[in-house]
Amino acid sequence: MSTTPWVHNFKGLDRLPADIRTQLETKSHIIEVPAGTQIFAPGQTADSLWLLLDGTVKVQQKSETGRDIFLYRVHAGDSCVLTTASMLAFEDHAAEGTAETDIKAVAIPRDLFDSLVAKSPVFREFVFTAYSRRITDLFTLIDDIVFQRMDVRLAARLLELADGANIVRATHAVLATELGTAREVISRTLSEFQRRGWIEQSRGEVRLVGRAGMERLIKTAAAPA
Amino acid sequence: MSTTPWVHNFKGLDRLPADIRTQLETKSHIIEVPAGTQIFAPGQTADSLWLLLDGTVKVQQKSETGRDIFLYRVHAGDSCVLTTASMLAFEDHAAEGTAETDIKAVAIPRDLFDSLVAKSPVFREFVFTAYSRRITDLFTLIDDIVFQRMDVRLAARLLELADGANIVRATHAVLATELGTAREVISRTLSEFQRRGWIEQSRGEVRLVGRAGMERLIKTAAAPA
DNA sequence: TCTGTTTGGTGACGAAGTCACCGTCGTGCC
DNA sequence: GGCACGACGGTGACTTCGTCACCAAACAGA
Repeated sequence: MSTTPWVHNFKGLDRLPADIRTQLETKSHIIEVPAGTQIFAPGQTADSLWLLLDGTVKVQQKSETGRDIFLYRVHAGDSCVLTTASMLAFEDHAAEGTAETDIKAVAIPRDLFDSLVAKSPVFREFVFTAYSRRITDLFTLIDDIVFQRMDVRLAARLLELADGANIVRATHAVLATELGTAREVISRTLSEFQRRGWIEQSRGEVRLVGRAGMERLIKTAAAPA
Repeated sequence: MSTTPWVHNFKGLDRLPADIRTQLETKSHIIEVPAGTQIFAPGQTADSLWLLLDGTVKVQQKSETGRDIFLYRVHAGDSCVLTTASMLAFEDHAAEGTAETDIKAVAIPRDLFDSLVAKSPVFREFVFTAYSRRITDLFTLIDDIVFQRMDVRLAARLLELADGANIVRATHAVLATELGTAREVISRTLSEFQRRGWIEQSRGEVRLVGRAGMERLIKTAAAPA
């Protein structure tokens, strides 16, 4: 790890001038947290910006109605820009972030973050790009929720979540909050997928055995012309 | 207008130190555009950040399916941060912004924006606050879309859109894209509101004559406990 | 005045969310 | 081992919402 500097894991940051980069590397520190850890939560103020080296973080909105809804997933190579908001204590967001897997990340302390934004145009660009990508991601999420059929969205999500062996380890309830729908809808849709021979199910997991069919479903929905 | 400096219209900016403030006031310029103007659109790159002095801007997502969906509204006193993304040509967003009314705004050119972000912590905070507010707004929008009933959302939107005389000037079709639903649903729901004596309708406008009832509907939906 | 467009209304249907309830599987405890 | 409880998944009935295919009235321009 120490042999290849982590800066190269982040598109944009490798263009930092040497002095800034040294500063970033010396004044930030690498942290590791186990799966399941709350990274941030409503009401908490963060003290550093995280850049994910390894693992994934799931960001969900805690609804007033008690139900959760999935917003986005932070992957290795992404930064957790939402924390900059709470970092600077501007507003309290209603979102919470949880480590889905064991996590390795770079933590940039608040004052270092601020000084880098001030000093480095490249770092500025990095931060703003991250912000606007989040926003445009949310735009397409909204688009999806409003216009896309459930079966298409579920098929797409299954393909995303599948591991190397084409297995998705998630309960129907989890898939439901991922897509902002009800568990029953997931159950019914998965039954239909199974009937079509696209998947096999067992408790807590879905095995994809007919990706082609699901991909076809998605494609036809995307290009109705 | 020139007597009261516009800086005071923006929460946060009045805390700028005198020199920065002078720079901001001299190097930016006031622009006015008529209602209906496209402020930004997919594929276009903006060259300045707008701070709204007067009027409203409606930001919509152009969906691939050809349909539009309302995202948010920029009011006087808000900044149009989304343009910073396209300003720096980071990504092309699929959103478009239209002037709903005649608009007066402060345009901060790209290089001034960049230098202010570098120099002034107060300006930085202003920008980041604006960004994170947009993001949290989108969070609550998603929450609304997923969990809130149409009639509640429509009632709330009507109350927001009503002018001083309690009149909403909008066609059913416009209200439909505002809420990301179909015109038929709006028509039916409005009929129901009319039946309950909450509104009166005529071509292109809705008169609110029973705000109390609508407010009650919203309140019961918000606090089911 | 005639005509094309915009706006709004309706019924039928399908997709999705809600509610109530049940069976099954797994885990841990006695 | 047997039991109890909780997590997980399945199902039917019903409501709400989105879609489709129309139609009628209001309006604007020629």
